[in-house]
Parts: sequence; C-alpha cells; structure tokens
Amino acid sequence: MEKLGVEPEEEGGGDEGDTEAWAMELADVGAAASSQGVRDQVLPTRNSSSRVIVHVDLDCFYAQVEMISNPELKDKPLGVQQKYLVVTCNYEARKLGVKKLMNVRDAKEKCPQLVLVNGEDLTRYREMSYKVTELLEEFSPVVERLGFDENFVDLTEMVEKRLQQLQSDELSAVTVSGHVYNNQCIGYKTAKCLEALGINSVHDLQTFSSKILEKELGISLAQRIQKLSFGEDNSPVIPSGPPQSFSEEDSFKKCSSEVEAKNKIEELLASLLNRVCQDGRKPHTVRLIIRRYSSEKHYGRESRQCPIPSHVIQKLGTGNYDVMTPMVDILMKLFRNMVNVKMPFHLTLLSVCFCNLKAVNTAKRGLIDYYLTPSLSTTSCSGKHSFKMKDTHMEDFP
DNA sequence: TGGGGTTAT
DNA sequence: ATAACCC
Repeated sequence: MEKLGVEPEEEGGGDEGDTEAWAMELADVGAAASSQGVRDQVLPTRNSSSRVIVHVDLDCFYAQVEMISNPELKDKPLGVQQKYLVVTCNYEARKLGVKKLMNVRDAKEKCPQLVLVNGEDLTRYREMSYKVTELLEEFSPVVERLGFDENFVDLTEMVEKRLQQLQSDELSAVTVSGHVYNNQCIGYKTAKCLEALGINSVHDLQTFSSKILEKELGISLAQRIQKLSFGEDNSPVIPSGPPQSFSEEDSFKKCSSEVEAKNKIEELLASLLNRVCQDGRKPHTVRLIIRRYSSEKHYGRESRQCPIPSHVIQKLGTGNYDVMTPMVDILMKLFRNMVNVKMPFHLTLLSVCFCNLKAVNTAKRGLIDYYLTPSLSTTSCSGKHSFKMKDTHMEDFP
C-alpha cells in the first residue's frame, strides 16, 4: 500500500555494467521487503491491492554525470553551476561545506578548491536520466519518473514471482534493506496554509479535524495530505512514458528589446527543434513563457500559447525545410501579445515549450498526410521514424 | 535561486 | 492561461 523507499544504493548512471548489476538487486530488495519485517508495515494484509514499490532516488545526479564524462573530476570537490548558482555537487564538495542551490560566491568562499562545471545545458543529463528509466523499465514497465533523478518502480509482479520460487529456508535467510517511505514535507503554499491553521507538525496534521481541513484546502488535497501524515500513500505508480512536453529556457539579468528577445528565442527554438526531431512525435502547440523584472513575485511567469499550423507541423522533423522562420514568426506574435514593445520592458527569463505531442506514425493523420503531402514519404530525419504508407492497408485504421 | 517537468483548475 | 506541485 505504501511506497517503499530504498536509500540510494549506488549513484546510478555509472558504466552500464555497474548500473545493471545494481538494478538487478532491486527485485531482491523488493522480495526481501515483502517477505520480512517490512511486510507488516508495508503490506498490512495480503489483500489484492498490496503493492511493492521501490523508490530509486539518485543523489547529486548532474555531478555524477559530469564525473562519468570526465573521470579526472572524480576525486575533486565538484559543483554544477547554472548561472550564479551551484545547483548540485558531489560528496567531496559536500564534505567541505557546499550545499545544493548555494550561491557560487558562498560556495567558493566555503571551498576555494571547488571545481565548477557549467550545467545549464541539460542534454546529457536528460539522456542519462532516460537511460536509467529505461533500465528500470526492463524489470517492470510500470516506472514513474519524478524530475530527472527519481523513479518509482512497481515491482509487485516480479516480487510475487520470486517469492514463489524461493524455498522456505531460503526465504527466512533473506534480509531487508529498505524502509517504509513516509517522510513528506508538503509544498510551499500548502505549508503556509497549514501554518495559518496552527498545524506545524505531522502529529498536528494527524489529529486535526478532517472536516475543517477539507473546508480550508478542498476535499482532494485535505484527504491526501492527511493520509500522507499517517505514512499512507496508496497512489498508484503511473508509468510516465515519453515526455508530454519539451521546453528550453534561459534566464538572464536583462532583456529589454525585441531584437534581443528574438535572438534568444531563436536559440531556444533551434535546440528544441533538434529534440523534437529526435523524438519523432510532433507537437501541435507552442508556448512562450516570460518572467518580468520587478514584480518580485516568487512565481511571476506569464505565457501565451497557440496551435501550430498544420503546414508547419509537417515540416517539423524533416530537417530540410526552413521551419525556423514560420516558428519564429509565431513566437514573436505571442511575444508581442504579452509584451507591449512600444513601452519599456525588462525581462529576466524566456522559455519556449512544445506540447500537445502526437504520434505521426499512427491513426488517420498519417493517411491524410500521405495523400495531401506526398513529400512526407521522403522524410529523412532519423530513419527509424520514417514509415512507408505504401504498405499500409485500410484495416490498420479504425 | 536554475532549468527543467507534471497535473489541476 | 495560470497556478500549484515535484526535482
């Protein structure tokens, strides 16, 4: 019922061999957990909804990726820098007092020997992240991603198979290395709400009136967090599958002209188009996001989105036609819709997002596209996504 | 505070 | 379109 947390056994990534060996142990950990003491806590009854869920949390993931790319960094205190922040660091650096999300100034002061690598381009981290997820998916397809460095794996089926294979004497020799996952720290806004209600601890939350909490927070959130306060989290593991959106963003001190904005947008767009091309699916919506200076609001982002015209969608991923020009035009329209360029403005962030992704390879769209735009059958992106409509029969379409 | 992601409203 | 949440 509850999610079972396993402390980081290994930092993941690694070379393939290590990672695989480590992953192989996951099923054993799960089997151990359900056969031994933890069972009484995790699986109070062997009812049909009991699940064995392993939480794989990779620590200082970006730093690990950097150390794998450049082994010379392995024995040095290493920080990964984005703008003027050290977003994460390895254990060497931690020992010397560097913390996550620490200012570069403070970090250097604490640890003058700190080696910094720039981690603003997430490409390699993203690729590694999906490698880890794909590895876990070999054990069970039910893997839910949380950020780039956490995965929840539902191992119920696998554990049940293993338990059936074990003899009873082997079963009693198995030991447990997991623990019940019940620590939680509830989001910023909700925390503020709870504070206002005089709820400051897990115990406060456990004993607080359900009715009042439901009135304050809404029934959905109230019931969920109160169950969480008892360590109960029966939410299913939802397989993440391929991403639902692609975005690239850049923050900066100041952007105050349309030309400047256009240049930044073009950069973001170029990277995004590469990613979309590799993915093989096609986005049907674009969004432009900005953050304005001042307002000092913690969450002051604004966005405008629109459908991508179908003739532009068709050019996406073909790599040969100029899709930049029409896309930039669209994005600049969205830009001017948000920002009055005749008035002074000051932006500190621009982001472009592709979402509403649809497979091209399937369903009726493919058939329609084929007859309407014969050029599509000669696309050349990665090859593996090309398809031959000539072999397609009507039975393939509902 | 970065550069991402998700779901709910 | 925004707001909240996660890392």
